Amino acid sequence: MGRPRTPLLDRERITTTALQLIDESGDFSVPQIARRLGAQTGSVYHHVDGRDGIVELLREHVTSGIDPATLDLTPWDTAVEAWARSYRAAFAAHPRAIPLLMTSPVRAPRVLEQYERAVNVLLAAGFDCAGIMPLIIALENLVLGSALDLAAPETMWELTDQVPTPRLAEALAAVGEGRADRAFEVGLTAFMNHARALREKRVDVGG
Amino acid sequence: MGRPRTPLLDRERITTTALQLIDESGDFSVPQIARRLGAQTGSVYHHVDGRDGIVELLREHVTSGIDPATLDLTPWDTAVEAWARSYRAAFAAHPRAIPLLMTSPVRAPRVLEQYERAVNVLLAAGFDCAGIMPLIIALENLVLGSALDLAAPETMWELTDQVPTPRLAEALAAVGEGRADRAFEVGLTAFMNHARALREKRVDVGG
DNA sequence: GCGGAAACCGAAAGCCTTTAGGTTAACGAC
DNA sequence: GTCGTTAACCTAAAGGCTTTCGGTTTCCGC
Repeated sequence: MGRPRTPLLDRERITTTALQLIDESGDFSVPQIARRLGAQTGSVYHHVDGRDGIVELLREHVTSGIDPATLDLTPWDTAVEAWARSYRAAFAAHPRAIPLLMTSPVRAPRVLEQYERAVNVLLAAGFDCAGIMPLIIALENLVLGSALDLAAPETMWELTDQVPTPRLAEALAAVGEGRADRAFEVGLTAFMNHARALREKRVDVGG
Repeated sequence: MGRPRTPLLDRERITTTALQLIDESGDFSVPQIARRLGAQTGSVYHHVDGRDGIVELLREHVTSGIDPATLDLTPWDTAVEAWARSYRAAFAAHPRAIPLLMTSPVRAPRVLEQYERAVNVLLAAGFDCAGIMPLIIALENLVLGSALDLAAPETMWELTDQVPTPRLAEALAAVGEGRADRAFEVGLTAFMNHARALREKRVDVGG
């Protein structure tokens, strides 16, 4: 007891262990983390701002996988599309963490900066200021909705025999493996086409 | 003690009370429900299959708000669009319940039937069997992603002064109130345009 | 060398979910 | 009508979780 010669805990080990637990079981708890790291439950609270603080660390860890360089690409639509893919891929790296990260706002500075840059990309592309947020939020909805689909791929469409759904079963069988990925591609293509059309209309009229 | 002359609990009262608690505080617990209904915690378990069972009741309650008649509309794109709006509106009626309902699959027979009918609508419209599920899942992603945005409208874009995001702030100010609704409209329009384009291409080639 | 800060332990309060056995009311069978 | 069975509720308890608090030991700057 007392202070150990070599530290048992730190923010990084806590984050990593939480992510391990989530990848294995879909959830985590402070006592579980402490057990894995050979410490007592209360000790974790010396490094982290409670359970919510750990979730915040997880959010930062996961969102750090979004590649900011995508927004430097040209032209603007290439940038936005690449950003959306990178955004989704970052969440897809830890699908079972998604439910924990979805409900609270994106406060991580790194992510907020990227939203700022996304706004700038769209402004430079000639979009109307008032129309930009609906676009970005729609894109975010697309990314997060698709990410959610990734969280429980196998059970999400568990058909029971008690309800006859022959056509649905056929359609499901016909699409096969990459359901979630293909749905994301459909949504993203739809979004990009619409965005391009909106911009051209505006350029025709206004510029 | 013993059995009361008039019952204190039943599935409907439990569901309603849980929804009340969620609307007020964003969450519920079995003891909270029991207190509101004047019963003991354990008694609730005689009517309901644990906490998860209550969530399942909530899911059924909320999804029962989806109007099945929308899928009878003609032409096919009117039906799909109206269905998507009704789908989202059902969730929007209890925004704070959305995080609880998002993570587990849709097993309610009533909803599964509607998916079956949606597949039939798209088949009748001439869509390729293998291409239908990506479309439907993309639409579902759109609806659920938008619903999630509805769960915490005010805090979802809480800008802190510690990160300078002037353009983002402007864009947010420019869009004003109905952020979430307008983003959904953008996404839905994009999806419907894309779906129509896909169908026409196929009809040109194949029919 | 020494004093304060850092890192951990032990213990506890208060919440939650779930189960188990006891007690009374309703209801159908005889 | 009475008698068993079932239904609805209560009390109690186990075990988990989050969070806080005080105590103990080690580290580090001065």
